Amino acid sequence: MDTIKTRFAPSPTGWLHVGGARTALFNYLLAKQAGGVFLLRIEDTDRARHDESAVAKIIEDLRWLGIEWDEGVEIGGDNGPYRQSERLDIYRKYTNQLLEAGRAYFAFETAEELDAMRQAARAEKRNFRYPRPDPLPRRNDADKARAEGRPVVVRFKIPGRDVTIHDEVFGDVTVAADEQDDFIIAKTDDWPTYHLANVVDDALMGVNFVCRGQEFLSQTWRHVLLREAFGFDEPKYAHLPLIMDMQGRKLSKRDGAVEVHAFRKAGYLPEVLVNFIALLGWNPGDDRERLTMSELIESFSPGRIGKANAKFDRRKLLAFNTDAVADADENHLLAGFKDYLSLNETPIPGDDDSLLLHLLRINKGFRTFADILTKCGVLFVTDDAFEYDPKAVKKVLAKGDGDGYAMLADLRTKLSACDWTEDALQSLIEDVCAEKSIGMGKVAQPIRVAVTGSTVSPAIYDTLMILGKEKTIARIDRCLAMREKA
RNA sequence: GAUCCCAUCGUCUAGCCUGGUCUAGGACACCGGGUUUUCAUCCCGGCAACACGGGUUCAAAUCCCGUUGGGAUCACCA
Repeated sequence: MDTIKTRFAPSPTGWLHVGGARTALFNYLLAKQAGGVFLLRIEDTDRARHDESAVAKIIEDLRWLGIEWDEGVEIGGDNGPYRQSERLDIYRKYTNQLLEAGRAYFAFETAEELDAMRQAARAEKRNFRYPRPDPLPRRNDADKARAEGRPVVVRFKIPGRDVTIHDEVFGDVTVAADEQDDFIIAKTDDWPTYHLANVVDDALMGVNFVCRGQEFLSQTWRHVLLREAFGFDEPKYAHLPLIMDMQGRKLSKRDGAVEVHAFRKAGYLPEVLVNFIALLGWNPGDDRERLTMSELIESFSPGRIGKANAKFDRRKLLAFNTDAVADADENHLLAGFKDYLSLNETPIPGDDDSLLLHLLRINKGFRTFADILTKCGVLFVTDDAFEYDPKAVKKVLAKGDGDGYAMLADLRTKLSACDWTEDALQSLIEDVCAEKSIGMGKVAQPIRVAVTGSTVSPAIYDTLMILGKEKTIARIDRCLAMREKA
């Protein structure tokens, strides 16, 4: 067989969805592991839902994930153009070919008429099939209809035979002839429908392995029939089980991020997302779970794609990210952290590499970059720009007879006399602990709450070193003053 | 509603094709314990599934049938 050629053909209507990302990934893997070609085509034939900015968004997120195409939009190739909106004349030519061969015909119903027919069928508990007219309307009928202001579409005349799809994942699936009907291939506006454009492009671009979501499986008969009518070769098909939410419903935005970009913005590493979505509906067949892109390429096999829908478990994704971050080298983390900061509003200066590296080090054990921001962001705002969490204040400072405040006042005196090196701070605090025979927590927590407003921050020495003496004292004073007011 | 597809721990899944090695394995989550100046991390231990009912067979998670449950499709959206 020829070298394998796969494609990802998104419709630009918004951000890249994790489901789309998985389809892209599997196509990429399929091509790469066999030394084949992976191409990217934009299917922008839906003018109503079209969003031009989505093209760039999809491309950007694909690249962020590390999925590179060998041919297609932006990089070109021998089979362009790679946007369907630029291939309209091609589709027209193929539609006409069908029309001339009597394999397609014109139809003139309005949406309302079609709707009424469907309603009627429903009322009679009958399945609706478009009633093919006899004789078939010809071009002059179409001209006449157009002159009368009626919509004109082109429908494919199905041959009326059962169609069996040979799917690499689901096996042979047969769609009976009486389940099919004469579907539309050219819309009122003369643009092609998905089925026509997709089939023509795949054939013309040499795509010989079609891997896409399972929602297309029960429609693939249209593609088989269209290909047959054109004399195109059959590609291999592999339909992927769907990705659902934890309730088993279609993955939707309401229960969290579903877009690749959202995970990027939330502080996840791209290779983690790739690893995780690769395991949705596929596995290497052994106990390995952590796989790099090259390991995925090496071990990928369509035969190991499962048939059951998968649920998208965000907690497992988080665990993957936590582990990956712990193993990643600093420069890689630095790049990821900067990307994260550039996408989010943050007081942390994103251009100070040594500071960023320092933050990465003192936050060891973080789960996503967002953890660093929530923990350290407050250290970079002005001293009066953060709120004191009432619960933290109560628990750490006000509890008892204001023991925490007393401790803080004492510490303020000592701290202001400290020469502010990590060693000095450490012995200062340890001395206080020893002197009063109390635990570290009793000393560190009041300071932490005073300088950050919360009970959560990096280790106390790290926190104080980043803040510096002046800001520390200023914040403690603000905290003490707040007590007086209360 | 019609058609098609699917079904192992709460979740991702291994095992199923080529029945016995499965008192069903791994990971996440959860629970319990430990480490830790907070959070997070980390360490140890534990809980937990073959949807149900019939067959076939010496033997079934594995093969067959049915039931139930879930999903997809039935657009001038892709």
